[in-house]
Amino acid sequence: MDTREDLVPGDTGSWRHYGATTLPKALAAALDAFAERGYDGTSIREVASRAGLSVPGLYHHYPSKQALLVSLTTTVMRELLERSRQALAEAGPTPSEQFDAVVESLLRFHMFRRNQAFVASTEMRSMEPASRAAFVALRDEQQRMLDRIVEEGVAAGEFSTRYPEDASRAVTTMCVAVASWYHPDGPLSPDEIVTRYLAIARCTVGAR
Amino acid sequence: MDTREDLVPGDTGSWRHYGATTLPKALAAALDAFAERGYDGTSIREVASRAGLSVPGLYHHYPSKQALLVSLTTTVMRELLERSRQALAEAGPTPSEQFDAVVESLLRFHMFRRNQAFVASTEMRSMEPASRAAFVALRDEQQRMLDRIVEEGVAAGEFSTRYPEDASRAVTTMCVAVASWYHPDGPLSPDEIVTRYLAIARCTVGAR
DNA sequence: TTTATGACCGAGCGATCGATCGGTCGGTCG
DNA sequence: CGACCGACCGATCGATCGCTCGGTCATAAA
Repeated sequence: MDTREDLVPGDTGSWRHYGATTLPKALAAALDAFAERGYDGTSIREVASRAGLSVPGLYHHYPSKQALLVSLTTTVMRELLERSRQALAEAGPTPSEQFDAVVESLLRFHMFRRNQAFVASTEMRSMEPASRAAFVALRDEQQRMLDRIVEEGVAAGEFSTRYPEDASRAVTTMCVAVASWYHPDGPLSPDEIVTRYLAIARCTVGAR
Repeated sequence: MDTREDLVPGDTGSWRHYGATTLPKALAAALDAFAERGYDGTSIREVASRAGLSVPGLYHHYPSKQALLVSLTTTVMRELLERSRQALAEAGPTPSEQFDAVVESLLRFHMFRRNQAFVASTEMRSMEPASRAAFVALRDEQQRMLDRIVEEGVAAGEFSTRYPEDASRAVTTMCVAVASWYHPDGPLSPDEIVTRYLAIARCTVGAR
């Protein structure tokens, strides 16, 4: 009944496992800088310095500052969607099980990829229209994944919320916000946060 | 003379009423610009232009770009706290009534003062340490107001959440996030949004 | 050995940044 | 009238911005 399972290395549950980021050093430098000072608050010299490169050295790998941001945000949204899809695919057939899986995936992602997730969500307005549109499309797809589950849960009588779409967005919102306050050295472990927020999220949609 | 009457003590429900903003034109210009492009993405020339002033004309009223941001954020947090306190003071004695009042206050504020609220929450990192600390203190006070209510609600048996503090933060999060998507021309009226989100927030804390 | 290529950098481009200088102008007061 | 003041502005400051030019250097295929 409960979805609590042990971490199994291998195929099953790989969406739960987060290794160190494999970002190229220039992207990693841009990510740290953007997370700290924001896109417009970060100079290309700052990124180059953090990457151990000169400014032309940085431009050898990326054609513009904007390209750094776009590369970061598309990478992060693709990974989130991929992991969520995997979690959903491995979950049981009931809306409750699928809800738990996707919410846990959302939570873990926003803890273990918190900087990427934070930058992506706060720097949307710094993206050029085309890139922003592509990003929003991926984000909406992620949202609709949860929307559909909640809707089906209500139809199946597993969730009792009167406002499925709003509740679904509220759940996404609280999961995304984890990226803005979670810190690995904080008092709560990722597993404990998953436990708590999963319980809260279930209440939010009125799970029986 | 000042004809302000929406903050007169004893005016029951005045925390629900939002007139047009009374911000000086320079601050209003800065607010619009910051909301659209962010603090670092906005030049002092852009603010001056929107305010119908020259750059030195703008500096005649505010000593620095940072002062514009600080003035905006302190104003907005003070108004939020003032309205929330008023809502709480006028609410009934039970945690449920107080919860509803404060959540409704939070929701209305983040709809009718959405630009101010949005800028304040997104541009925290652009504030100098001292100003940021003062802002965070006010924000924490607002958070603790709801924390206390939820805690008392659990103690009184009115709320059933196992994680009062986390649920309280989740509720605040979803209310604050309203500022980032609400639009007056949207399909939902403020009253309808209050109705829906109040129901969702009650579920989140496990209200009976 | 020659040529080609990817990885990088010192120097500097034009533009724009936040901020300031020395004013002008209309009003108020004695 | 003349002294003063708040409100405002054209011009410009030094610094920094994103970005680029013309290279060097190590490696490797031809």
